[in-house]
Amino acid sequence: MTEHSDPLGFTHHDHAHCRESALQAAEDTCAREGLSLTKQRRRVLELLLRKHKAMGAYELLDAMREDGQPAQPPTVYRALDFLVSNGFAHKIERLNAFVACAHPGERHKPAFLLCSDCGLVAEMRSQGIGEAVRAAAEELDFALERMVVEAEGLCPQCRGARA
Amino acid sequence: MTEHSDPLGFTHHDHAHCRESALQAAEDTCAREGLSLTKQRRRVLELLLRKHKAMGAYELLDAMREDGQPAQPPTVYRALDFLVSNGFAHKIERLNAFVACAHPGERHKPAFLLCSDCGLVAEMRSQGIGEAVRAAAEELDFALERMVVEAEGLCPQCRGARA
DNA sequence: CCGCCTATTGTTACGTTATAACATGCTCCG
DNA sequence: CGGAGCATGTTATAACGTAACAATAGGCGG
Ligand SMILES: [Zn+2]
Ligand SMILES: [Zn+2]
Ligand SMILES: [Zn+2]
Ligand SMILES: [Zn+2]
Repeated sequence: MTEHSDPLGFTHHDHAHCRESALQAAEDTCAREGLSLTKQRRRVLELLLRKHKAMGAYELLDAMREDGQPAQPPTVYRALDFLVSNGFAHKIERLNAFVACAHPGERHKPAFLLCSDCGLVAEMRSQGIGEAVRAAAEELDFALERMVVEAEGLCPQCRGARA
Repeated sequence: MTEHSDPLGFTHHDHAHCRESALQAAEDTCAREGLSLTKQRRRVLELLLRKHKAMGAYELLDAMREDGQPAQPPTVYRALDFLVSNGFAHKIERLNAFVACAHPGERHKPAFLLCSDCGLVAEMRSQGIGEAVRAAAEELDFALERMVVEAEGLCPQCRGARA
């Protein structure tokens, strides 16, 4: 098992389990840290967990309307703020969209692979990338606080299927 | 001279020269490749070159209005498309804003350091980061096409000045 | 010089993403 | 009960980005 393994997104896996354990991890973390995974926050997280794809805020709003409980933009943005600040979801800057965290509970500086064909998002646990960024920052005496790493291209599936 | 040196942005330097040589590089590249650095494109590039900061499209529009030649959003977005596709400027996804390329002419996958205090942007020539991303992608059989690397934190100046 | 072609710019209108500001409700605890 | 603090509802608007079509400019063959 290498450092980049299990990116959860491009590979086949038991997604029902994936979803459940992510929700459970969120519950646990909230319990442990005195946070509240309220109805709206949980709802948004569940929507994000349906697929390993990024969803825009308005796409989430559409989904919420469709399941009979419409909401307004501030509601979903507030839920997203909560989820992102507590590490249950991440924003994909390149897409102005959000994805459920694939490694909830773990402390991590995430790096993503975005398939430009099918839209799948894989969240890597790449020590190597984090290290490289940290090293570069250090060399320039820059106090690193956050990093955005988003690689775009074709996932193995789509790469194979290209004409 | 290390691989990360000369990030041009946090360090003191002859910025007038910096600006002139970037413009010159753009002229040269355009001449060589049969592109036209038209008035609007050049104008936007000059505005971006004023500082090593990212400017939003509407900030550019304001600046264009202020110097007496107002423009509409499509004008500035078209100029930005040209500059970005030809490597004279880059989009900073995290900020929804644009910055002049600090290494025009060179082929590069840029990585940025963004100071969250003063707003300066440094464009690194980090082979290391690019390599790490490439390696991670390869390991997952992902066909890398483009990468976004944006590190946020405090530049040396602001880091020193913190209370 | 003329007419034509292409690239660029102008103009209007609109779509998408995100937030400000304030009202309301909810829950815990004294 | 009553207030404090957090979460949510509601309205309006800001900020970012693009579609579609009209007008213009500049090169080139005739
Ligand atoms: Zn899954
Ligand atoms: Zn994560
Ligand atoms: Zn400079
Ligand atoms: Zn550059």
